[in-house]
Amino acid sequence: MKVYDPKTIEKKWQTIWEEEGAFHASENKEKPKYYALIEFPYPSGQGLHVGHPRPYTALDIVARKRRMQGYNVLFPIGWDAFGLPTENYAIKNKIHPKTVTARNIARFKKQLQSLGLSFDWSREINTTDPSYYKWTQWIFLQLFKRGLAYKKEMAINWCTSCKVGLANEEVVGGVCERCGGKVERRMKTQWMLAITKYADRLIDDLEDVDYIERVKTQQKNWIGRSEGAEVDFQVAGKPLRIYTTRPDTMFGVTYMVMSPEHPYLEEWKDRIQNYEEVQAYQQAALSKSDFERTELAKDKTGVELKGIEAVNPVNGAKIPVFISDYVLMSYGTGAIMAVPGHDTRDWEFAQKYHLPIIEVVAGGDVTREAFTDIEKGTLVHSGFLDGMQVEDAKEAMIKWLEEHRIGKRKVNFKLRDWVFSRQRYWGEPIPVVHCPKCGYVPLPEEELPLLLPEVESYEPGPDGESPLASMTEWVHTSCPRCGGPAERETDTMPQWAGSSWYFLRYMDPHNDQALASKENLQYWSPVDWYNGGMEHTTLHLLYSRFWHKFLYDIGVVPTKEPYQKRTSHGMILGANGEKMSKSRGNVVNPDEVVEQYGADTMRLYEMFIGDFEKAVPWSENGVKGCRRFLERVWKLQEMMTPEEGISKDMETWIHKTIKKVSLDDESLKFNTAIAAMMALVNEFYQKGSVTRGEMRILLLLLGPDAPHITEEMWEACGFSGRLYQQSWPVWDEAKTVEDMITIAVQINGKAKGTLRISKDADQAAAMTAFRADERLMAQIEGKTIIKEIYVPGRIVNVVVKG
RNA sequence: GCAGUUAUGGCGGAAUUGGUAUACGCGCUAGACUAAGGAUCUAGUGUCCAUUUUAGCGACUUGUGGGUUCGAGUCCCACUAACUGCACCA
Repeated sequence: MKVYDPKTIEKKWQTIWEEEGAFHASENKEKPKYYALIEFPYPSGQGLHVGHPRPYTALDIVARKRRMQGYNVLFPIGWDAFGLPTENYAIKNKIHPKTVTARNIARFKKQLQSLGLSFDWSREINTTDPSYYKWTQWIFLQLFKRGLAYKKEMAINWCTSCKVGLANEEVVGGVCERCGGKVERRMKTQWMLAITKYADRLIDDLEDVDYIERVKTQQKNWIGRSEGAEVDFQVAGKPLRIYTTRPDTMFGVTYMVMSPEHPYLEEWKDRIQNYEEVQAYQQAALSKSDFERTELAKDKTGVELKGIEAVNPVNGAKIPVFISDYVLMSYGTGAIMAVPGHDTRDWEFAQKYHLPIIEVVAGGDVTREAFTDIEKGTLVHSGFLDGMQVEDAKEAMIKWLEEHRIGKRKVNFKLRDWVFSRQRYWGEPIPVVHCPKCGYVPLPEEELPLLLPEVESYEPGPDGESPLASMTEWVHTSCPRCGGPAERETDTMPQWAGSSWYFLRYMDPHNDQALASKENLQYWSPVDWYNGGMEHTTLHLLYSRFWHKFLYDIGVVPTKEPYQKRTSHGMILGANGEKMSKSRGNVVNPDEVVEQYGADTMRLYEMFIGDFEKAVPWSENGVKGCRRFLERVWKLQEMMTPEEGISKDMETWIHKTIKKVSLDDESLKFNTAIAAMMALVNEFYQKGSVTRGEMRILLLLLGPDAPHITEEMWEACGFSGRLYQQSWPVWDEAKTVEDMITIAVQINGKAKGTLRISKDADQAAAMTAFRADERLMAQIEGKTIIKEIYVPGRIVNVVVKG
């Protein structure tokens, strides 16, 4: 027998699979389909790190198993290649981002291929390819035509020293990450997508999909649906509209708070006696992010609007009005009614500014803290609401408000519309022209793709406009509608755009008539299993579901939801338990692991490393252990005997293992599936032999995890065909349990021994066995049995007294 | 801060979902083979205690403190710590 030499074997089988087109999804639509999807990588300059292969290997195992189960499997790969890091690298090194991207992709591709992942490389896509982004632009036009893309004034982060707009990530501790300059919020007109129009459906349709629970919860909370009321308070002769989830507490309102950006402030500037102070506060608020502003721990600040007074519509009370930065213009109406007795932030604010706190829901002590429990509590000091429970009082108040035309029921969402513009070069150009006469005019579809022009410099312009703005020739164009002079949009799309629909393109990646053909969309939709990082649970997942629902509405795609099943993997950390990063110096390069131990060992370790859903540190010794296991599997060849069947004493072992591996691979428990195979191999070693029939099963089970070594052994053992073409083994449930089993015995709930009984024994039989056991009986001598508990196949518990 | 999640040996983790806690792997200890072992094989390995007249049907143990139950790592309540996301990173 040859020694196990992964380098030779892996190269050999990767070439054979490639030549045989082993993993190409078939265009034959007779077979049942299975679509397994991983999040396509961003081809960064650092190359692959060992975190990438974790989800890829997991779904590779699923894909390989599904092929063995008779499915036509689509398991594709591509590149999410637009983005900030590439652009910043290009600026710094004066290389075209296109060149950087091509180089990074080549490297990633080589690395991924060395792992033996069964991707269908014939369907590879790239979001920066004009034949791809043509359809990203096409989708944008459809959104625009249906009024879901619109322009709005939005605050952006502005570095006062670089004079460019910054991503939130580039703002560190309130200053520019690059130059340390002061960052402030500056208003800019931005393209927005009206995702909030889909908020209800994005929540409700989660009912129909199989996402792990924490992903569903996270999505719901992010969308943040709340039911309450909008109410108009009369302030300085105008109705000031607020949103509240607690209309029942309206009798407890002792002041109001407006966002510093509220448009009324400008209108009231002659009436506000301390307008200068207000302006100073507005300036200060500009330099803070929403995140800093709403932080609960921080000291509440605010300015009272002197000369302005509000009237509480329920009781006519005159109350002061403040501005404070904890009220955001982007949520609700930008103004709130403050009920310090029953809202924590309001309570703290009231304490600081010595504002009255009125208890309107009994049950707590509002002199000590806000009482916010809505489950228990009875309304007091609240006129017609007195004596009601919170939920009833809410309804009663809404009814009252609607009758008096002061307010109305209103559902609100935390979700905000999607800011879709970037003042950047390396993104899809937005296919819209601004005409002085016709306004924003979409480019005709036949002019797509609107190519990203070559520019001299990728630096954003001095006023924060996109680098494209300096391309005067490109910018000056004619209006598609009236033919007059017009200007192109110079902002580009965010990276999210290309990744919001990529899974559709895989279904028909070379189609130039449509984003994918109807037949292919019909056959492959939806994605059966999508695995990705928890960090994409709110944004990417929500954005792509939104686009998909929109495409469904306009008849492009056949399903309401893009992904039938969504799971999530944990991060792989450095050996020191910290996040892997270049600056921490704890990055492990998969190339070195493959070079030293082989791709199969790498794959096996990635799956065996720990709980798939949890973050886990990398361990070189763990890798060695996996290599050792593969060596042991390899050496089984030396003790193989010629019987094609399974020996009698191994029957239970084999069937138990088939069952364990089959089920565990479906529920992300790859680690225990591998543990079961290790235990089986240990058993072969204990026996000192393995039959051909047993070897066959082991290779089939291990195949998806370690495809190269098993394919090689399959051939070396003289089994016919290729391993990847075989059927997945099935287990016989009856053979997974021995006839005689060992169960635990407890006395008063404490483990005291075991019993050998038949697996079908009833309680009487179990107790007979118990009484026949002298050692156990000795322990209850002189005591009275007051209860006997028997859980078949599990345990006997005898409760004694005395 | 808000939202979500997690906590089990020296380490990664397992536990049929309320039924013998620590499977499997790493590490460690001893032995075998060997010129050698950082290769391989065999045995052992939660903590404490007892047993040297012998290896136990002994006590304790799943972040902390309570509770429910014949029985709790698992369920409930209160705490603590850590991780992820927070809308222009992807």
